[in-house]
Amino acid sequence: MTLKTYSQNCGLASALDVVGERWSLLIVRTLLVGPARFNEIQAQLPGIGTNLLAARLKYLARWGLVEKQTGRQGSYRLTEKGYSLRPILHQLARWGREFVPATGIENHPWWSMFNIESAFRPERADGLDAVIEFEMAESEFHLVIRKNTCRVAAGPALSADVIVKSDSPSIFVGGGSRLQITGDSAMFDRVRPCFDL
Amino acid sequence: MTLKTYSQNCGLASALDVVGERWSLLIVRTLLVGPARFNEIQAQLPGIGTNLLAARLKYLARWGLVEKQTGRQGSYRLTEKGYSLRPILHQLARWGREFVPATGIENHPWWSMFNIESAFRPERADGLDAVIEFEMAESEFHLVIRKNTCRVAAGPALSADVIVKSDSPSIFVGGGSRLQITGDSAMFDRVRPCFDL
DNA sequence: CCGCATCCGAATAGATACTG
DNA sequence: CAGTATCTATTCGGATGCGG
Repeated sequence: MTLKTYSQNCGLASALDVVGERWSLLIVRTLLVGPARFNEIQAQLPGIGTNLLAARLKYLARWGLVEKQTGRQGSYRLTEKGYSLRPILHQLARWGREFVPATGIENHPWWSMFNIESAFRPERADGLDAVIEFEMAESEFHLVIRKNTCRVAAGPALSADVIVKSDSPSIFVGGGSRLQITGDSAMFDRVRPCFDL
Repeated sequence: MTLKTYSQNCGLASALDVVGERWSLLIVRTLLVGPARFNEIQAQLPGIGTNLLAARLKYLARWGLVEKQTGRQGSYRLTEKGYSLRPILHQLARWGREFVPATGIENHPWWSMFNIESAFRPERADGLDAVIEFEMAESEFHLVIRKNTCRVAAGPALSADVIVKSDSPSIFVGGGSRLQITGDSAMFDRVRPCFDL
C-alpha cells in the first residue's frame, strides 16, 4: 500500500500517495452514490481482484476516506473527507470525457449516472428545481437539481418532473439506446442545457 | 503503457487511463511553470528512473498533453490540454494538504510555489492587482495576481509590490525558514488572506 | 553531459483457489 | 458473502550502457 510514497512536501504528491494508486479513485466514485457492500463494489469494478479491493479499502479506511459499517448489512461508506472528493472527480471526469474510446468498453448504469452528474454546470441552473428519473433496463436512479447543485441517488424518485427511459441496461451505450422522455417537457427543455453533454 | 486500461464508459476512468499512472500527474505539475528539459524534469521528481520518465513523456505526448520542442533547447512543454489540468491539480493539492507528513519529506522550491498557487482563492481577490516576488536561497519566482487569478512564473519579477525572502532553498521547510517581507506592507495585508495557508 | 534503451531484482497487480 | 492465501504476470526503480 504505497510503501512507495513520493515523500514530497506538496499537497498534490500527498494526495496521490493517498488516492493515486490504481483503482482507488474508482472505488471512491463507486461509493459516491451511497454505501455499498464488498461484492457490490467489486461488481462496479470489472477486473479488480478481491485481494486488491480488500487492500484498497483498508488503505482508504486508514486515511479516513472510508468507514466500514459494523453489524449486519456490513458495508463501506465514504466519510466526509471521502465525499469531499466529489467535485474533484467531477472535474476529472469532464476533463477525461474526450478520451473515452468509442468501442470496446463496458457500460454500467451507475457510471453513466456519475457522468451525467459530472456534466452538470451549476452556473446555468439559475436556481432551477427539478427531479429527473432515469429508468434503465435493470436499474433506476434519479437526479435532484436544487440550489444550483445536482445529485444522483439510487432508486426511483418520490415524484419526478421528467422521466427518462432507456431500453438498454445503461445510458450512453451506442447503438440501440433509444431514450423515451415523458413528463413535463418544458421542464426538460430547461434542464437539458444545464448539462454539458 | 497502460495497456491495462480500465475500459469503462466513464470520463473519470478514461482520465485515469491517461494520467492515472504513477508519476504522470507530477510530471504535469512540473511542467505547469513552463517548458523544461528532460533532466530538469527529472530533478523535480526524486526517485523516478530515466526510463520511466522517458516512457511517461512519450505516453503523455501520445495523448496530446505534452509536446516535445524540436531543435535546439529541445524541451518538453504542456499543450493546451495539458495546461487544462491546472485547476484540477490545484484542487487535488488543496485536498491533499492535510496528508502532507510533517517530517521525512523533501522540499523543492517549485513545489512550494505550486502549493501557494493552489491555495489562492479567487473569490477573495476582488479584482486585486499585485505582484509578489519570492527569493529563496537558490531560486526566484514571482506570483502575479490579476483579474482574480494567480499565476506563478519562474525568475524575478519586473516590478514587485512585495518581496518575500527566505534563507532556505525552499519555503515551508520547517524550522529555520524565517521569512523577510519587504515592500508595500498594506498590499501584503490585502494579498495574504487571498491564500488558504 | 543529455536523452534514452536495456537489463535485473523488487514490488504490485491479476487471477484463482480456499476459508470462516 | 466477505474476504485471505497463493501463484503468476506485469510494472517499477536503480544501475548501466551507448550514441549524439
